Amino acid sequence: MDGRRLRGDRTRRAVASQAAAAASIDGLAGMTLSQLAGGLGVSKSSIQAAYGTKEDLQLATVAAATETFLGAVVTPALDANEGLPRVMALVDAWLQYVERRVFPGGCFMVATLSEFDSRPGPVRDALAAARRGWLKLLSSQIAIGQRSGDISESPPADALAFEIDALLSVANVDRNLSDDTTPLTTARNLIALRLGVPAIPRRRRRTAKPGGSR
Amino acid sequence: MDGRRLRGDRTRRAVASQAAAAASIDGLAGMTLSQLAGGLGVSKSSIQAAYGTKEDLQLATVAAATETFLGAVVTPALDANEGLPRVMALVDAWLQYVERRVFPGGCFMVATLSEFDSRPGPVRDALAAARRGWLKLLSSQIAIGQRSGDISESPPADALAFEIDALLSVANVDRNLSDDTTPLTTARNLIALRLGVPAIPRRRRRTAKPGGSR
DNA sequence: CCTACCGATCGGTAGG
DNA sequence: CCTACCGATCGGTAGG
Repeated sequence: MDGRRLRGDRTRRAVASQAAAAASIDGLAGMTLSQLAGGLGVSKSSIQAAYGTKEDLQLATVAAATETFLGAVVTPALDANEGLPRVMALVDAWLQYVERRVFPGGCFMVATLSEFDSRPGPVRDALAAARRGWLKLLSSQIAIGQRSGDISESPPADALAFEIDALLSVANVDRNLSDDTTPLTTARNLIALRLGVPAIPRRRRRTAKPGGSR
Repeated sequence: MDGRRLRGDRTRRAVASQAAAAASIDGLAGMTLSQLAGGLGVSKSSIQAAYGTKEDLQLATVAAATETFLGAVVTPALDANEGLPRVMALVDAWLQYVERRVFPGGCFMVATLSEFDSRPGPVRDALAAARRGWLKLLSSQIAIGQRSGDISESPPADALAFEIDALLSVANVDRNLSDDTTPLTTARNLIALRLGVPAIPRRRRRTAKPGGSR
């Protein structure tokens, strides 16, 4: 019926996606409207028409990046059984999300949380909420693993979730610094150790026949 | 003899110190010359006279912040015996350095490393070098503790240093997000657990008589 | 979604 | 010829 509304939504989606990619490198404050417009081949004011202010764009960017994160990390891990298997599935999906550079600057959340952690306001609040959701998910799956006896009761689930997230986050920074993926393996091995999982080296892709296990 | 040279050094020192404080909140790219000039009550061009370009200023800021970090965290820990005691002294000094807000935005290194980890150049190289030095210091003291039997041989010293740094770094972000120091305690307890140290709650200040233990 | 602008401020540099 | 600043302004770009 109204083609303009449809086109507008598509533009907004493309802008938010481009913005998330840019923010993973330059930050949510460091990215500029001109930079986004140039990357998309549109005018700066078309972005300003879609999102009134830069803060509105930043909030939309956080929302889009959160969706991308959920799709890349959380959704795939839901195939694994609850408890320890799902925790390891989340960890492996997270490491692959970083290794595959779903965002060019590594994990969007790690980059923007440390950028905004000392800048109170709605952007920081949105990032903090996303972080709380991630930690809660990890913690709840750890708690299930602890109740079933697959994971040690010490440290408590919240603390272990904090530790796993810490190892992943710093591995992301180290990987960006060196463009080397060994920090990701280091983090994986440490997490496996802390979960009491044998430190089997991560399975390489394309060991199965094409289209095999899918 | 030449008062001007002396004055110049003092100005440079004051600018770099102010820049480190600003960068801990707004980032090394986010801080502006006008902001620094305003905070110091000097003109913008006096900063530009001291440091030719912004990148020169950023490099001087990293150097000044590194000195501050060494003075606040590393030097005090040298009083402790090598090995496990010094590792815990480094950890406690680090946590107090963050809690006392030596930099207003928490740890300068955490803030700027994640800002520059995807921006190749001399600034990133300087930050990465400071990080390597810190990890090497931690790792060498852990290795000494392992050789003396105070610290478990597993995980290896490098990995354990990576893990301790990860817990400290994420505690810094969480503390900034909430302006609550409980993440610092969480990290401290986890580190103590991983080092096999009893998780004694951190000693509160001013339990001794004024001027007592000093 | 465009061109055409604004007040302001960016990093950097001129002459004094 | 040096430094340490100043007020003013350069070309570009910020968000709106």
